[in-house]
Amino acid sequence: MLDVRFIREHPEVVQEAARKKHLDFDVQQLLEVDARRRQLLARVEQLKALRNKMSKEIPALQGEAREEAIARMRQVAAESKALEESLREVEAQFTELMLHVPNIPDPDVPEGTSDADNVVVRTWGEIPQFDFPLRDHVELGELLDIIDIPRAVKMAGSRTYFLKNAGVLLELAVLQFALHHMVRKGFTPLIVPHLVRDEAMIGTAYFPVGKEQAYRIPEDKLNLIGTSEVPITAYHADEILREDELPKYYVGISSCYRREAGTYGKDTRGLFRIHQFQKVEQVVLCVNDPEVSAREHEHIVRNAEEILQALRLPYRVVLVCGAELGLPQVKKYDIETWMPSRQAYGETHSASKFHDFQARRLKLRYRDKSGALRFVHTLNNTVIASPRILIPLLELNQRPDGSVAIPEVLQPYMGGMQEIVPP
RNA sequence: GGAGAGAUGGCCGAGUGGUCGAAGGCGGUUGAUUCGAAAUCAACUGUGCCCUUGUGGCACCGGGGGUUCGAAUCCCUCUCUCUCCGCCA
Repeated sequence: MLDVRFIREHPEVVQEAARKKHLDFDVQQLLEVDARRRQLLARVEQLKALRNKMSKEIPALQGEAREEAIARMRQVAAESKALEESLREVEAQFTELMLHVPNIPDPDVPEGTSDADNVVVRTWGEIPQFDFPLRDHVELGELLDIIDIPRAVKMAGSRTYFLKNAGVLLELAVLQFALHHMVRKGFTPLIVPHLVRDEAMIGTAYFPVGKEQAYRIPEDKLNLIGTSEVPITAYHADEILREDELPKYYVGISSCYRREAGTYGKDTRGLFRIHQFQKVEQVVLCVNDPEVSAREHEHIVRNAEEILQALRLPYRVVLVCGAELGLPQVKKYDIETWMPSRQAYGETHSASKFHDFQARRLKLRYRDKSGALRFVHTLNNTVIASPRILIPLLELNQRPDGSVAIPEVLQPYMGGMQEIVPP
């Protein structure tokens, strides 16, 4: 959410943001509704002022004068009730439109219409050459008996999977390694609710745009989270923090649930795009200062790079173009890890900067040194998401016989296991 | 699932129809006192919105609706929290 005063003063900036993000949004429509809303509000408030004034005078009146005043106020009350009715309707329209206003992208966000327009910022690691025919992670998973997709599909439909045997240990190891890394860096670990109310989804801007991506439990009006970003960012909603508490660094772990609506036929093979996965996520709340928040953005990207480097997985960092930015983001870096079976880098991490867009929706504020209330800035990035990360992990560490070497840093989390071999 | 209790400012907590944006306390800020601190004393201390920006107006006591000239206060409804019982990881 943006400050409506900012929108009124800079409508062209907001319209330009919608253009750059290739979102369909009409600022003029919002401004018209806003104008109507304010007009009605002024009239309603005038009548209320009159009512309040008379209410104070009536107790002092007596006899006929009193009866007269009460009769007049009865009329005023009826009139103001009708006006309030119209105001309510306009307010509802206004709120709905406000939830669709896009955040303003940074000037250095590249123009573009697809991920082909993302700009590579840096690349790390050599793409290894293999002198034997490679198996992809699905073949390896089957051969090693660590991934079972057909049986999952039998009971749960497409985009589901079982992990099995060392596959389970490997996933838990990579998650634990990532979590420990972040805790060592001073991040506060959280295990979060996987089911949240609409307010948390709206507050983090996953609703109303994107609602079709979430699984919903209608009986309880709860939603399955698509990322622990939602409960972590909403953790301090409606609170007033002290400036000296900031920045707050959180690392959460959760399963993530995504309907993947509208992706039929896309990435259908293997563990790339699935309905449920596990993710360690980092979230930062910092002061309302674009420079600080830009610094934190680089910080959380570096944190994720450290993980990939420790796992010795080649990757590149890309600056995401306008059309690939969502409604709420100011700027986003994706980290893409090399996946031999795709013969391409595949997205494994996504680092977003929001300024106060989420904080406004969540009423997540702090009192600054001068005593004023300000909205925090929020940021988040993946630390590691599994099983997607198992794709490069398995494919890049395979040997001609189909066995897979386990990266050194993960071995302590797997009881010292050094390789996964076919049964 | 059954029964009951409750929801008031940053926090605790009073308030059962008009003088209540709301007592009191805690916390916070400033000042006095002190070598300094503690303690004590004094003053100040909510948020959001609107406009013709003024010693202006409106709203907010969980959400919504109603009664009334007037509602934190009365009525209806929803949500949430807590306690007990049942079931259960």
